[in-house]
Amino acid sequence: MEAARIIGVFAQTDQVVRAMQEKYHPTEIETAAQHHWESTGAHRAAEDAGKPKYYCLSMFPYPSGKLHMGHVRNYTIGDVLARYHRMKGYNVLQPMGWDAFGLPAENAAIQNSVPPAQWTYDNIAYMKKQLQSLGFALDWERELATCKPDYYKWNQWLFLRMLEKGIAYKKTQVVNWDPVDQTVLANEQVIEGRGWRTGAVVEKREIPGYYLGITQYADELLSALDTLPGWPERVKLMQANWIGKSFGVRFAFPYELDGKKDLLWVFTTRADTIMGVTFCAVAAEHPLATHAARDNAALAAFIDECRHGSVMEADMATMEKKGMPTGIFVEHPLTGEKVEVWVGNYVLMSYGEGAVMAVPAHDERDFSFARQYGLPIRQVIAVEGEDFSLDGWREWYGDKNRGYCVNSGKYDGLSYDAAVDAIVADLKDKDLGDKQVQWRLRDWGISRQRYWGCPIPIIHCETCGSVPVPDDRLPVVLPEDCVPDGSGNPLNKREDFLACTCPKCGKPARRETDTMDTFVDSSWYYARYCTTAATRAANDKMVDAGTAYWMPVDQYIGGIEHAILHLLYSRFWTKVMRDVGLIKYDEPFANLLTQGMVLNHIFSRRTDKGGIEYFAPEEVELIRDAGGQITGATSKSDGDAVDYGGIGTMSKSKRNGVDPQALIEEYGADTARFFMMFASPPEQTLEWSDSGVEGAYRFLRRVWAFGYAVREAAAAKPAMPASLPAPLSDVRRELHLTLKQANYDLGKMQFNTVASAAMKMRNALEKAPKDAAGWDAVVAEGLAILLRLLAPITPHICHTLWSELGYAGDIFAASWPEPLDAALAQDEIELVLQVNGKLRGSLRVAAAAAKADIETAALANEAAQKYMEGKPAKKIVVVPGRLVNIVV
RNA sequence: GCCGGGAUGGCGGAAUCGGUAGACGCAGCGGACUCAAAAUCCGCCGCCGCAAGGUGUGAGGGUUCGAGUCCCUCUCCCGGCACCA
Repeated sequence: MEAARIIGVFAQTDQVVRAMQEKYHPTEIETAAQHHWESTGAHRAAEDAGKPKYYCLSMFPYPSGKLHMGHVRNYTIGDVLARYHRMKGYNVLQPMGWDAFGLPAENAAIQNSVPPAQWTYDNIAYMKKQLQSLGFALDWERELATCKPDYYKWNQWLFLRMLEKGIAYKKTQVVNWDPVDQTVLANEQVIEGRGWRTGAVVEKREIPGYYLGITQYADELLSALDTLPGWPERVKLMQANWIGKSFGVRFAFPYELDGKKDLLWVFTTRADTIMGVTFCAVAAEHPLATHAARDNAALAAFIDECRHGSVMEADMATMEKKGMPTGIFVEHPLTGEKVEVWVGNYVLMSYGEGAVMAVPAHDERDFSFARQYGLPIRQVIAVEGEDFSLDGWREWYGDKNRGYCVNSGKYDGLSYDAAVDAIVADLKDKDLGDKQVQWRLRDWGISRQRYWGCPIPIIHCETCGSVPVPDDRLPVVLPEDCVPDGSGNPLNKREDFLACTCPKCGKPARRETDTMDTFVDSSWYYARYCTTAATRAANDKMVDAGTAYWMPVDQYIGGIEHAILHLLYSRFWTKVMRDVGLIKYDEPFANLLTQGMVLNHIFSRRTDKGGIEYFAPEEVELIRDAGGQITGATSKSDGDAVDYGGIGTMSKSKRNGVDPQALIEEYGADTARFFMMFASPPEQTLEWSDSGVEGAYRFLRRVWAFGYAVREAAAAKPAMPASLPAPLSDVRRELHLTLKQANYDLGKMQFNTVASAAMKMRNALEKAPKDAAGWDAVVAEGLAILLRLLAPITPHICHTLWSELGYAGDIFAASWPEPLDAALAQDEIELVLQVNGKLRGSLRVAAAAAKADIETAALANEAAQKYMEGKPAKKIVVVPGRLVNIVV
């Protein structure tokens, strides 16, 4: 192999620099560098108490078939951080694995009649090659796939611990059931009452399933967000909203129905307005609504309508508030007054009690509802200087921080807190209510009627019921040769899987065929990577001392789409593992970086039939005006106009994706990596640009060409002279100044400006006058800085140039470059000269010049005098090292 | 509707504490090399203006010697969501 020859030749003596290739051949040097890292075990991580540890983790991929640009971006960011920290002296762990269970494998199986396991393993093999070709510094010895029994055994094991602790439990709940796919759908997957994939009318079914009591940890999950300064604020806010803690009062309206006494429970955060209740509203699914609908056809029809309505909030905010009376009356708990119960489409069965008290005067929804149906509105809160009127809603009606009770009998004059306390005391006396904290978060249903997932370790026995599988019979292994055909879970047909004996009584029994939600798999993989080789081999522990050493993750990198579910479940799982005594840390991810998405241009055209036809960017020709602005596009195949649809996320359906494989093959991994880092800061969206990729490639070619051109000067290892001629010391100073800035930017993870700093350095080096004394020393030093700065971003070219140019050792073992004071120092500095805040010139002064001397020099300056127009200076502002501003 | 984040050249994006706005790159224009093209190299490149100069960071106002950066009001764009009682 060509590449091996270059490296082989190089390893010997100084003379071989002549054998260095003149041109940049990315494929050759990348293959060689990757072989070098592989054969030297460069990326293996081992526990080392002598160094600070740095655990750098990117969210593991689903093995969908091939990498997409989002993966490339994610893993490049992680790799830059990992390699940078390694050069900074950290003991770095960067592992990789596969989130290998899930629905796409089953769909592929249905289409191609291949078992999901085989499809998944094939994809893993291909994608692993792709990851390797990108040169990521990954410790592949720690690779894991969640579909392997040695991994999911511990899902099952911890699930059993949760059962013991009462965190996991079984319950029957109404779910959205897709009769075609034979599975449960999440609310998000039900669109206008139909399954998102099949279009079948979704049924409400009561089916049993296993739930994890994440609500038991709601308080800690919320309060511990404050212990995560390294997380983006918006992610913490999204989690806080999702957990949704609210303080209020739960109380009941007594009623009698069919001769039976009962209570209608409601939750409110405005107990102070309880005297203003004029009706109650219940959700369509509420038992009272069901009861009333029994002999009320119109109400039954209305309830049916409510059930089919959207559950998405965006629709609901604009939705018309509708309702219908049930004819049922309940009793006000404090006044004994009769209060009518309505069914309201704005009341949610899933929150609180599925019923609300309605205070139209002080709740905006109740207000509009009451006005629409002519229900009474009773003001019970007043604000000084404001008039209450029924003409329309005003902001202050619902503001609990202003005002006091009126028309409320004994509570009159009380403010919010006092009124709530007094009212709760009275409710408590009657045993009809108390203060309560209400959470939006609900327990995590993990049962899926799916084949390709982790089996739930339960055995159903006719005499003993649901019996947990004993620890010593774990893992419950999923057969890997099933081929789903779309007619439900194939496990139900697998007698060899189903048949078992009851662990309690020994009689023949049946295995549970539901599998776990794949979010379970991804809730703790980061802890498993950390285990020692011994534990991985014996598989006798879930986590071990390696976990204690590496965890928590120092930097986690992934998409914002996981801001809530994956990150919340992982935090929950961590706390359970801690409470089971497996680990000591409270939070899994110390720092979180949510990378932006990769976007590209979208081109489309209306078809004759009225549909939309998308064009890949390479299929169109852009039309630009004289200034270079894009004004339109035409199809390359038929020459007709194509609509330019702006930019959007890369997606298959819009045909605007770019295949990383083609990119790597054409330009090499370093170009792909450099472009990804340079085009925008990691948290922002990244716009794809073919010419931007060209630019990245051009830059790397120039770096190589420069290295080639100065190979002899660099190899001679010249000493830096005590003093340099001005043009050279300027170049050297610029290099060190740029380095100083780049180091600062690295600390902020602002890699785009680090990449531009590398470009600036090369530009500066190119400008250095070759005939000046000390040129070789400046170039040799500068190149050593440039290569190390660039190495985390483009490791292959930097590794190769570093050794080809004869720098000592391996570049990734070299120390991180730091700017030298001697190089930064200068005798004279240039100050900006302003008159009245406007730029009027510049001023050269001695670096050590005193303020008074600077002022004198500024006043004597020709440009300054011109713009002062003979007026005396009122004031002179001197900003040391920066500017002088003369105010006249 | 609510919450969060934004708005800087033709484009992606720089500008650490309020101190030369537009770094770096892309696109564009001009030139060198070439039979030619590509590649490469050199130069120009916010807007108005021949120039001097003026003007300019979504809009309007304010604070300041000085504002992209701080304060107030507004517009638009993106992301998230729960009619949450």
